[in-house]
Amino acid sequence: MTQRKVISFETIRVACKNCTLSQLCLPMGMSPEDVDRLDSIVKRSRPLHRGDHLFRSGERFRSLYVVKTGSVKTYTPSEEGGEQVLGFHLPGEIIGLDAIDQDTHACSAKVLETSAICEVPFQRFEELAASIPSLQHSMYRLLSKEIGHDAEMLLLLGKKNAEERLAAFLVSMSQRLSKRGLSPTDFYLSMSRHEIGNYLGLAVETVSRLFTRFQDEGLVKVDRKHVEILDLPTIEHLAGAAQAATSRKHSN
Amino acid sequence: MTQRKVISFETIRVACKNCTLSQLCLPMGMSPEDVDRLDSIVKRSRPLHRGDHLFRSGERFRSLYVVKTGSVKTYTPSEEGGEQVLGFHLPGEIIGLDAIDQDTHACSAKVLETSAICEVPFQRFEELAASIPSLQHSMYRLLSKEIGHDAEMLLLLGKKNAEERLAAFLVSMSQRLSKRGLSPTDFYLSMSRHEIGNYLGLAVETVSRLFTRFQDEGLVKVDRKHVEILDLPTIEHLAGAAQAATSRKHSN
DNA sequence: AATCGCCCTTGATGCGTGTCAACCTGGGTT
DNA sequence: AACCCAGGTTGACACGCATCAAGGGCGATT
Repeated sequence: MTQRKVISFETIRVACKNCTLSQLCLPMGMSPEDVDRLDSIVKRSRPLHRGDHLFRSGERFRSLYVVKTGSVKTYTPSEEGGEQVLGFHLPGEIIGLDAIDQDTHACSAKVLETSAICEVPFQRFEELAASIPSLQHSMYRLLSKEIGHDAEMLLLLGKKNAEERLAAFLVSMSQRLSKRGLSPTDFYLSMSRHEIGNYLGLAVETVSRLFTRFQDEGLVKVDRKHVEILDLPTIEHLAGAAQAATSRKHSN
Repeated sequence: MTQRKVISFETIRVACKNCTLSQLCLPMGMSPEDVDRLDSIVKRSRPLHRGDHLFRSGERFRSLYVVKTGSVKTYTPSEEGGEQVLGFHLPGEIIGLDAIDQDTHACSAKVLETSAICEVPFQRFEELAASIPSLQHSMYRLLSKEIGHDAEMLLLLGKKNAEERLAAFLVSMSQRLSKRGLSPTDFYLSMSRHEIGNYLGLAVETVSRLFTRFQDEGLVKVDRKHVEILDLPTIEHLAGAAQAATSRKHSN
């Protein structure tokens, strides 16, 4: 059983137009009337708790999900408990885009901490997008952005070493959190070391050692899930050094 | 200079409706009239040759490209000649989807062999898609499929060993070629060992050794770029074994 | 037909990181 | 307060694959 903290807020009814994430989320650059139309199809459920699933691999695809608060991980489960973590999703990020093609979820989505999630029924959304050019364009851009992000991960997994991977992970967290108005240098990781390692293609032990090393080198201060970034420029340099390092290894 | 074989076919004017790839390409499930409308915005240039670029990283995004015949590789160039190969694209596959978001190409696309390419100006395409629901849906599916494919690659690069990667590569080529009506067990690789290695996150030498080993084990017959697959089931098994193998390594 | 150069192959060696094992720590339970 | 246990850390070791180095073969050019 997970800790059901007594969070006494009821079903959260923040409309898209009042949502602080509207610049990150679907309604980018839409007129107020169109935002209302979008708002009318979005479902908002009670907050979900650690371990709850938005959907599971194999289920029929019906809706996209947008993280409003909290965090979610997506992963492809394989037989007997093994899994491949595909990503961690922060507020404003959209989940389920990969399921449109097959009309079936190929991955599962599990909530990492108490989170508020918007559900967007895809069929109604698609109809709406057809009549709102800017929404349609937003959707294309979102899908495209996801592809671009995946390409970065391909590079990370294909060419970067362990140190570069963890540095890139920290930089990514920092950037995404700061876009959401949170501190870029002081944050809590809602996922376990194991999940980080799985995501980055590293063993847990390697992740742990790297956190220790980064701390010894004065780059970060780590206390369990609490991370303070002390020297972001150096970490960014470590993360980006891959281009130079790899171009030597894998040059033509 | 590349070998400009005297291929004496002029500008190829095969309309979408006559194209053998229409089941793989954009016009999936569209009415004949709508296919004509799509056809009217598609540009078809003279065949391109090995080494030609469809676009380069940093250029303004204007069009999507569809491979009609031949093959194309996409890659992110880094300073001084190094590169990360993102993918190899066969007939019916669409290139440039990652550029929609930023409105700028983040990767370059280079033709691997004499190829015919359709160019689809994106702005006009987007307008058209807004008025043809099935085309819009096709586009969502295509973008979504790309995301799903990238997720597979993430798993490959994150969790599979060298043998599993090359096996997966061969299986992928086999499947994609057979969908296009070509032999699933006998084909030519238009890319170099170096490019395969770069794509799979392996050194050239490792790729070479694996080809030799697969041949010694009777799984394939390799002669330079010509590959004959002798034991597809075993190769598929090697490629898929990752789920079982990795779930042990990276289990929760 | 001889030469050049690129791509590929093959062998020897070393490093990075996975694996195995033990221990530590903090949070939750009884 | 003592216990338990999952998650995390640390150390020792092994192995897969990158790296370095050398040689071979085919295609292109002359």
